[in-house]
Amino acid sequence: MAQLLQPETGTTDPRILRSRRMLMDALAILLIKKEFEDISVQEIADEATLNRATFYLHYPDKNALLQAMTGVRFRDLIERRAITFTDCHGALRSIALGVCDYLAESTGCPTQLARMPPQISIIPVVEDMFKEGLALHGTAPGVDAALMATTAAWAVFGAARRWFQTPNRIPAEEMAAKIEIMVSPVLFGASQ
Amino acid sequence: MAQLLQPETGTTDPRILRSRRMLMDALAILLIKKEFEDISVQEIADEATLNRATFYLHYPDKNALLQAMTGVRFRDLIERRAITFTDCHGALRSIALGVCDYLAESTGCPTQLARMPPQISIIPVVEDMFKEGLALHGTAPGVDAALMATTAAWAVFGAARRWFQTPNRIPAEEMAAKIEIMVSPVLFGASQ
DNA sequence: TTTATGAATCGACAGATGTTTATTACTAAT
DNA sequence: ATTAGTAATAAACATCTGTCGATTCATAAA
Repeated sequence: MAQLLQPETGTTDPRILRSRRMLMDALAILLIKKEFEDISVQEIADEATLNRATFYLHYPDKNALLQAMTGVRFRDLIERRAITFTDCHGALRSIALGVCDYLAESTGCPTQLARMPPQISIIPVVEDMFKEGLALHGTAPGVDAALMATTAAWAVFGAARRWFQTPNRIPAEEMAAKIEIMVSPVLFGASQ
Repeated sequence: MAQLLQPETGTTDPRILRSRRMLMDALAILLIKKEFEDISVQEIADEATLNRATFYLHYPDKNALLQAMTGVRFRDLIERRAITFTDCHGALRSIALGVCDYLAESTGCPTQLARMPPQISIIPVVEDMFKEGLALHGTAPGVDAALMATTAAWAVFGAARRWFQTPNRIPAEEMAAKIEIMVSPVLFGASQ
């Protein structure tokens, strides 16, 4: 406990990269069959054909692994769509759509609020994207761009999560449009 | 596992209420001394002078207890301030201030995103308050009041959480004002 | 007051967690 | 090719988890 996770990057040793990739893949496979809470570290290690002690060499617990995996996969999904920041509102809608899609295809769908470390780990990723966009946009001085990015990221996630939990969902594209309308004032000001 | 938490209300048996209160108090006391993750169910039961099996009679795990405790305490804090919904913007600022204060005086301050079931459990409470306020306000037809409430609640929480994690914080009142400016368009529309 | 209900206790259980120590095996240098 | 560094393995550990069955005790009713 209280042990820090070594950064996902900064390593060239192929053994480390291989182990982490195998652990993430193993978790992804297990999540298809059963709930995250019902998966033990032993099972993950077995599925990855690694020793259990090796797991703890890389992640302090299974939550850390899940968070790392979620971050990697969401970044992949976003990068695959190659969002451009030429149009700010379009970028916001694209990101919102990405979050909706990610939640929809995300393995494991916890109804309980307490059990959502998996999904929630995409918030910092979204936050970084907003910050990057605001930097290009060139915000007025005095307004806290980082704060706006944080607030918008949480707002988008909360809205997308609600959509995801709704039984008869509207299409993700439609939801993304709604999110854009609600959240754009947070990022771009009440005007416009 | 997969066992549902019996609702916090709906019981009149004084034994049940007493046990749950003692468990919450015990957890609150232990959280002063150590991290949530380092507290075992046995310790909680000991501090509450209850048997460990009694704990599992009321909560499926310690996360559920923490969430219940958080909800109760936040509601208390808000009710103590007796927020009126006569002025919508004022109500939003008051709620934002309540969330900031709650986080600040909240026991346990997890830096890790994965470890925040404790604090996050106030989001549904805030959401309900927004919904109640919007119902009084009388929203235009076609707009989804519940969705706006959810989005705003997550936005407020995310902003307040960021403020709470900042080393040299500005006063909570000042932060609440910033939050109001950012989030009010989500609830009341971009106009105004 | 007696009684039926069910809350609380106790002991025990298999399995999981996170850590440690010692050993082996691989990698990236010289 | 040798070697220093370190990742991976293995076995063992104390502790924690969630559950169970049997028993005792408190409460609200008759």
